[in-house]
Amino acid sequence: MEKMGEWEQRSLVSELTQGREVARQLQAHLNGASSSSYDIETREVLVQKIEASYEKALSILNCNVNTSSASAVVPLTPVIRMPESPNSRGGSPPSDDSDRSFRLSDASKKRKAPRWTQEVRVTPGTALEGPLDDGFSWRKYGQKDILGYRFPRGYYRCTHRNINGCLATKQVQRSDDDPTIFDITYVGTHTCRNVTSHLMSEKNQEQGPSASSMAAVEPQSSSSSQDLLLNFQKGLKVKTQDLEDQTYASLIPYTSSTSNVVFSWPSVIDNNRNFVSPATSGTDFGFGTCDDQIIQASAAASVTSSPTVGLDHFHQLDGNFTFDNNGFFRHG
DNA sequence: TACATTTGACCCCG
DNA sequence: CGGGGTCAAATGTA
Repeated sequence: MEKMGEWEQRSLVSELTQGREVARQLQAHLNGASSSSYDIETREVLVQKIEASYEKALSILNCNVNTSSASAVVPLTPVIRMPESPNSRGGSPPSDDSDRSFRLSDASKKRKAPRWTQEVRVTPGTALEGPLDDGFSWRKYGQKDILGYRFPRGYYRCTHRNINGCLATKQVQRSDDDPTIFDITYVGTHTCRNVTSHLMSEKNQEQGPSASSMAAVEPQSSSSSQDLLLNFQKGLKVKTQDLEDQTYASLIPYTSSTSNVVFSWPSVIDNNRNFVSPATSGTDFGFGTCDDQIIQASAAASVTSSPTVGLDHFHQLDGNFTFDNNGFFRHG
């Protein structure tokens, strides 16, 4: 935890330093006092950079606040939409029958399951629930109206729960503000990965095993991966909370190494909501074994009749996803 | 028939 | 006691 504190602090300092540096550049520009449109443009860019740095810094701090536990936070991103509150029980392990009895007998058990929230935006008009296909098979086991939300929250668990003892669950909450956005909170890690991969490979043989989880679903090849990537980049929001273990940083693709590419500012995202993208959220990245992190990401998701998507980039990311490998899971 | 979803009830926690 | 999360019977679907 302390390590993470360091990490967090460094990131914060880094952002602030960067912001300061850009501010200086801006000042230099202003001192130059030229008024060509070119310079104005440059200034705007600099201002945006500064804002971005502030945003990041704030998001880091926000994360910190949210995670009262003082664990670390990966600073990657401007936080746009916080999961309102993943939930009060945060952490109680997804349970099934056995789990339940266990809980009854030992309520003190506080094992926290990894949690991360992903925001998925679907194109307007598409009624499909974002989470549709993220490479895993989910079975809905409940739905509940949540106070403060117009739309009910859906509860899903891994279909293979009984077979492999997979405790992964997810909650899907449609956003009030923007019905095209779904907040998907993943809880717990998939231990059924083998099964999943198997299934995936069946569906998608072209995809390498490692890519299966990301690309999931549709066998069709993507059209313009570049555009899609772009869209994805613009639409992707990732946020981590409660990062307790530094290891996590390496586990999450969206950490510093990729953040530059993947993350974007809220304004950008908002301005680009018509992104169409892959058929599925296809981002089941987070099989972390850490105890309590939340990664929030938002990806443009689409469900057009067409292709699937530019998951090529996911593949690319996949390469970075160390956790996408079994080794990752076995980490614990 | 087997599996998935729906939905009201139940349990736990704050 | 209320809210969130889960269970499990009833129901739906292929």
